[in-house]
Order: sequence, then C-alpha cells, then structure tokens
Amino acid sequence: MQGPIWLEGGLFRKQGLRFTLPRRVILDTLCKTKGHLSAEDIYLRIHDSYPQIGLATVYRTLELLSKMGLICKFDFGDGCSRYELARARDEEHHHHLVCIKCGKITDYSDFVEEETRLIREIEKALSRKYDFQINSHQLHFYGVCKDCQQGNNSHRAKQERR
Amino acid sequence: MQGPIWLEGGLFRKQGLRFTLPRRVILDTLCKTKGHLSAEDIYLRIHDSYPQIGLATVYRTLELLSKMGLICKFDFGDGCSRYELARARDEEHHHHLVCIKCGKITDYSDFVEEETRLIREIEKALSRKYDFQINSHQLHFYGVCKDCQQGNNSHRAKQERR
DNA sequence: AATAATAACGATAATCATTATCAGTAAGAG
DNA sequence: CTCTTACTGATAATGATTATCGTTATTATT
Repeated sequence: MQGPIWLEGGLFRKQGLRFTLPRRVILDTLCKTKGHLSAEDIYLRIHDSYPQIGLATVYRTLELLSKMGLICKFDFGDGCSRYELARARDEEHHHHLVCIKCGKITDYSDFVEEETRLIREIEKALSRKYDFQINSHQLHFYGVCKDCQQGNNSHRAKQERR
Repeated sequence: MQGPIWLEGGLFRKQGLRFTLPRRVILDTLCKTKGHLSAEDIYLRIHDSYPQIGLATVYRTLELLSKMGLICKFDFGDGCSRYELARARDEEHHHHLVCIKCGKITDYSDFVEEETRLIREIEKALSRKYDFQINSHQLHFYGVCKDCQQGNNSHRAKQERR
C-alpha cells in the first residue's frame, strides 16, 4: 500500500483534502493494474480486501483524482469511462489500440517519440491559431485484434454493448 | 433532401435494407450541419419538419449508419455520443479540439498531412507488430477555449456534466 | 392483384453508468 | 472536549441508450 508520488498524502493535505483509506486503496489498485479499469472493475477488485467500500465512493474518488491530475479518464466507446494512473512526464508515454469486437485494449509505445514531437508541434500551432489552451490529448486506434480476426472472440463479457 | 453518396439509396438496397424517410432525413441533417451532433440534437432539429419521428428511431438509425460506415461516432467525454458524416477518403480530414469547460468542439485541418503520414506509418507498424487490423483512429485535444479563458463560459447549456 | 414475409416504425418500458442526496462518522482546529 | 467540515456508504434519482411490442409499409411470392 505505497505509491510513488502521493506518498504520505502531502498532495491532498496541501489542498485541505484528506488522504483516506478509500483514496489510498483506489490509487493503489490503479497503480498495480496499470490502467483500463472501469469504476466497477475497481470497485470489484477492492471489494475482496475492503468489502465496506461503496460504489459511489469509487466514482467520487475517481472524479477527484482525475481533477487532481493523478489519474486519466478515457472513453473507448464501450459504454463506460476507464481510468489509469497518470504517468510522470519522464515516464514512458503510451497510446491505445481498441478492439471493436471484444473491447480489448492494447497499449503501445512504439513511435511515441515521433508522435510526441509532432503532437507538440501541433499543440503549439493550434494554441496560437485558435487561442486554445491545450492540456492533454488522446489518440486511439480502433480495429480488430488478433484473436477476434480468427473468430475467437471470448474476451470481455461486456462485449456487445453500444 | 439529397446527398452525394447515398443518393437513390443503392447502398441500402444492396444489403436488403430500405432507404426510408427517417434515414434520409437523419443523413440529411448530418450533411447540413457538419457534425458534433448528439442523438438528441438530431432528434430536436428534425422535429420541426418531421414531428412524428421517434427518438428510438434516431438512435437505431445512427447505430445502423455508423455500422454501414456512412457516419462516425465520437465520444468527447461530455456524457453522450456525437455523430458526423464520414468524409470520403479524398475529402478534407479533420480532428478535434474539445473545450473541457464549455464543451465546444473546434475542427481543425492544420497539420493533417503530416499527421496523416505519421498515422499511416504507425498503423502499418502496429498492424504488423500486434497483428491488429486497424480500421480507424481518433485524435482529440482537450483544453480551454478562447472564450472560457476569459471567464466567459456561456456556451452549451449542458456544461457541467461529467 | 392478393397474400405472405419481413424491414422499419413510434411509443414506451427497461437497463445501466453515473450523480445527487442525506444522515452518520471521523479527522483536525481551537 | 467540542465544533467544523471532509468524507463515507446507502440509496434514490438522473439521463443516455437499448429492448420490447404491436403496427405499418415495402418487397417477394403466389
């Protein structure tokens, strides 16, 4: 139950917030699993070791952590938001391949250097041209994963929604 | 009430589907407004000239058109899906700037050539490496638009959801 | 043309993710 | 020790989307 950045909860106290058990546990869960978890995924994982936690608290906490910039919220179009730990600037950045059949999400870090360079340029130019203060971006590729190409689509239960 | 590609509804009949009035009207609406419309936006716009149409039909039709590849479904994180006409390969491609305060979406076409070139490369490489058949991609930039930077955030009514 | 088969419709109920409410608990300030 | 307020969990409410169902309209078949 330890994390790198938020350790000791200084980040919270600084803002008059408290670094409570639910918050610690949720951050910890995201830290261990490296992303793509929905609120309910997180709720269920935590439930084993901490059955009293409420789903509302999970949602509330995710919202808070997201606003604090500790986690990122993604929408891959499968009907719910998914969250992952925000990586520090120097850590390895990655983007996502989303299978439109089984919903599986594959991280990739290939090309990120070129990507990042181009995206930085774009951000700079767009900021100027449209007077738009850019905070973040998301790049998702959609397609059919290896397994689903062979008709073997037995991944996520929640396949056919939306 | 005419569109370029789907005219005469050959695309529909080819698949045993019918090119009905609701479908024509919905495509037409998307054609006229160039995108970013939610299902309800579309429903309301159509309602003036075609009050009998049902919201369920709008959703059903959008789903169908999306699967046919005539329109694209986007999720900008504001709590509902948004749709726009799929542009032909040779038409001008664009991406989106999303204001996290007022929800305004700005299209841009700057840099698309470089972008497209890089994205094609990435697609090719990822397809090979991960055995992933890539169909489409989405690139969104999130930030604060001109108006909202000045505290003047009087855009969409549906501002503060999510 | 008459009929059968089926695509599509509109209304409405159901579902599901998310948010709001509310009463109770616990941490920190004085 | 008490007061204030952040936080919690349970539960109700909301809102977007989907499923259901009886009806209508189109195409195929006779």
